[in-house]
Amino acid sequence: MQTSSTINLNYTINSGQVFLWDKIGDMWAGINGDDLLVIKDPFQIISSQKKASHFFRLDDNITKTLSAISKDSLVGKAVRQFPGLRLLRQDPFQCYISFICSSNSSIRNIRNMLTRLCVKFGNKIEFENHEFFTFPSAEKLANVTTKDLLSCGLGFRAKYVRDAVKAVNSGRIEFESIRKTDYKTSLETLKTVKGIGNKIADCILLFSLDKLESFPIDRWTNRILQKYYPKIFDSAGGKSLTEKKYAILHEKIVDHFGPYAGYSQQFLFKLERDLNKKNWL
DNA sequence: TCATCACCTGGAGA
DNA sequence: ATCTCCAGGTGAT
Repeated sequence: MQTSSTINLNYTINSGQVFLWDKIGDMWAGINGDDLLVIKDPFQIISSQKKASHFFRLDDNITKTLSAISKDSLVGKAVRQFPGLRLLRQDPFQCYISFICSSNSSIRNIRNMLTRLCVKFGNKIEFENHEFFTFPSAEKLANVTTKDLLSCGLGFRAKYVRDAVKAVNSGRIEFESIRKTDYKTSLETLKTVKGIGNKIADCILLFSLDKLESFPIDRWTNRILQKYYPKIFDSAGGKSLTEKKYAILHEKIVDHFGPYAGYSQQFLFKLERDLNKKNWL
């Protein structure tokens, strides 16, 4: 078990898993579903909905996890370089919509799209003279038009988001059942939604539905595998990641990194993006 | 099954 | 300023 004081928020927020966080003076503020989380130094959590410990995964046995993933020497190096970097457990609906919006876009753009969604359809919360907007619920988005979504800058993702909202409201996608089921079934279930392929499904599973064996393979993580582990992940990784290659790669990944491969991925992603001086939020 | 290609948009770099 | 290029992919052909 752990206490929140071991978490490094700067690393954790700036590791590509969340988009709606801001540093305001000496505090961090972020949107998680209908909840506004404000973190003041030294790690005092203010949650409008009292769900913070859940969000920060304080129930994980982090010592055991970090020790396990550090058996890989590069991951071990990243764990030492970014002490306090953690996975978060996000609101599933927000995570689902966020990563559908991430398709072929940049972190900055994703953040802009989601912010506009919140301003347009979320609830306003005022906190210490600052104005925040929560992430709209599936019910709230039930009747939005593609046009509404286009006005938020979603582009070709607008139709995907609209369908994704319908899938939730109709009960075809039920996050809490997905959370309980096994990895492969949960992956296939999410992929029935248009706009969700392997990579985005893995992001949703890892960042909000407790599937720690998820290891989203995108242009960065694929590059990492080819660059640092050419012998282990060689043949499977070619230029375009087909369905089959993705599945084979994932098998090899779990084989090599272990059952907490998702944690490994978070450290490796942070390491390589920082190395290439890529911007975060 | 696989390789190509188009796709909205806005930020970053030339 | 103006332009081109590209960004944490995915679906259709």
